Amino acid sequence: MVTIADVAAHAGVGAGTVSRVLNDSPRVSERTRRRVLDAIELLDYRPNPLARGLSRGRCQTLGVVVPFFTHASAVERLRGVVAALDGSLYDLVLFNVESPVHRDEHFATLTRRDRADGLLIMSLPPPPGSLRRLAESGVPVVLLDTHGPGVPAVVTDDVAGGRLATRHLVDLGHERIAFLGDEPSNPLGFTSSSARERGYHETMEDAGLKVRTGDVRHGPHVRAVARELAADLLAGHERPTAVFAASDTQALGVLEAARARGLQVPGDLSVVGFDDVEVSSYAGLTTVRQPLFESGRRAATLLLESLAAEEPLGEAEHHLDLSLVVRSTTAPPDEG
Amino acid sequence: MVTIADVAAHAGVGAGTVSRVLNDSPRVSERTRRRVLDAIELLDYRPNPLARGLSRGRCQTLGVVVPFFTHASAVERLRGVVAALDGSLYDLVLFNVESPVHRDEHFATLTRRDRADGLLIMSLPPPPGSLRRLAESGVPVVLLDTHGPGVPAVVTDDVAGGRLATRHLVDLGHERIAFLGDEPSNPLGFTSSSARERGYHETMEDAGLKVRTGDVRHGPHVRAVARELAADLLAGHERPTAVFAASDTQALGVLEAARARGLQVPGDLSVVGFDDVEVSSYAGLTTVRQPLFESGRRAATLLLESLAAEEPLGEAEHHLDLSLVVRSTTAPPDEG
DNA sequence: CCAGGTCGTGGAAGCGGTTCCACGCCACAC
DNA sequence: GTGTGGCGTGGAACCGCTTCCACGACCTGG
Repeated sequence: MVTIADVAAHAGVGAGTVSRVLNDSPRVSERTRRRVLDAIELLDYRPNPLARGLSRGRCQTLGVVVPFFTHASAVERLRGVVAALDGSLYDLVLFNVESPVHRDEHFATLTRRDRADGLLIMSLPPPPGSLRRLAESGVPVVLLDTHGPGVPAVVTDDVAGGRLATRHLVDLGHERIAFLGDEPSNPLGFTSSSARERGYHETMEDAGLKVRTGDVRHGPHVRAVARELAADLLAGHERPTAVFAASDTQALGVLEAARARGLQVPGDLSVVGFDDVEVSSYAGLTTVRQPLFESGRRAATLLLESLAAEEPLGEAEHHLDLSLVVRSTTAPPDEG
Repeated sequence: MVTIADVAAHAGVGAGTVSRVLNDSPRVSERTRRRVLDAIELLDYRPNPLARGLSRGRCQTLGVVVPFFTHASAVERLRGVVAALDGSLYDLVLFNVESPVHRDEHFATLTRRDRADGLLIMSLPPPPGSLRRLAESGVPVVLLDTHGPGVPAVVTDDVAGGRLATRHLVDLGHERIAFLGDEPSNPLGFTSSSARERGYHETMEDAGLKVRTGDVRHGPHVRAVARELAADLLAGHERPTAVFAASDTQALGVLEAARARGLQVPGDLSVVGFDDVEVSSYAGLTTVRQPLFESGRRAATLLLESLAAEEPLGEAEHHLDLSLVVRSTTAPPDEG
């Protein structure tokens, strides 16, 4: 393993000079710089990132905390993050979170500068204590699809999105519109679904429509669960003519349940999802599109900027736009 | 930032002793161990991973090189890797590869022990030079869904899978069966598609069926491209009664094209895919299932074992089983 | 009772960089 | 000619940990 001392010896200079060349210090003569660069080339020398990190007090690494398994949308966001980091000098370290224990373990070690130079936390409301420790140790943090006090966040307005979806169904003439989403209180504290549900309730009220008991269903964020919930919802003669699902994953479950019951979509039942994950265009699902990839890229870019400027970001919220994508799972309700 | 010296001072011992406690050395008396552990707890001390890594010559990090954007199946595999690494002491660093330049950049730095303790390379045939350098620097490598000389690999038999899919169509009574897959020579050198195509040709020959000119189509691994190729394939009156697509992504493109032409699936056209990604069950796609998640887990486990044993793995190939999953996109051809 | 182990421990050296400090050199001004 | 200052450079100290070596205390056997 060739070290900086080898390069120095070959170039006939001191180790400090090699280091200065490596770090683009102006205090090196052109002649010496050339000699050093030649030696580096000749020996195919590459600085040891560990040593460099130890001595500079940072590690050229960005931590991404993500509920990788839990939500289909996380992958799309992660893609955006990866794209933004590409070409930067930072490595991406992935921390998967599936449970509160998981989360706390990771945050316990991540709240120090020697573990990651910056942190991107996705969808997961970070525990206040961790946020405080992060602030103390000066690790810049960007939240993505979640909020926290004193920390910049890239978010969409889920309440508005819920309104958008519900409004669409109301405008089509639906009066009995059901909602299907996550448990309002879930172990990791995801809040998107509840916010979307709030938008649903607001719009229903504005439209003077009643939300019937039993027309709001909750369950874990899994397609099969959504299918079961929807199967139950759609059983019986008196059933809703439309369903707003809090995510595309769940909307697909609703579609499956409808198919299993022999209901025509959108003839007998309209379905709106949320997220516009890749499958949705294939399934022809009407949905609220949020720029998942772009949100990841945006958040990562913010983090890189903060790192480059060497100053913490403000508390600013960066809002991304939502839009309704009408495909073939929504239509006016059948007469009668 | 509390260091090992602080702990040592608090416990009234030397730094070396603290280190021995940290690393579970048996050469510490129970009494001292307790004192040190108490001090660690009191100060909430955590060793600096950079310093530790520098001094021990490893970094507790596993590199995963993955064409993250290119193939839908990569995500499922990555999930398996993440699952296997969970609870291990290794961090996962993600290296996305989309182009040969990308790949070579990453391999240039990754072929050293100070960057990652082990490497998992997915789907991507590694350049021989990189493999050699990795062997020289003693970084254990496991290949996943790809091959390389002298390196262990977790693979499936794509040729057999191609046969399985084609056989299914032949058994149903199809005689004019088309194939749609990746370009045989593509920038990153993916070979799965070609292998599956070989299985297709073998089976067609065994069955005494002719592969007509124009019934084999190639294009980049993107759903929209597959749709265009299929649209062309299915145009005209004389068209195949079945298509074997080299991946589910491409099979979905075929389904879209069929739908656009008003063809009934499986009435007018049977379609078989490959991979069994998550969408496929939703789409009711008949496909060759390969255990994507499990393959990732298996490969990561192998790597961890090799690291634990501190000896290189053999060249062994670990085969995972394929199985045909018959759903609703295949049926006997219509009479006439 | 002493030589020879073993055990537990402190402390120094080393991992491979960065950075600070000191120094020699030269140009320039007086 | 001598002081002054900046430039380019070498080298030491340091980052925080591991590990090796040396050493004292204690135990054991002859």
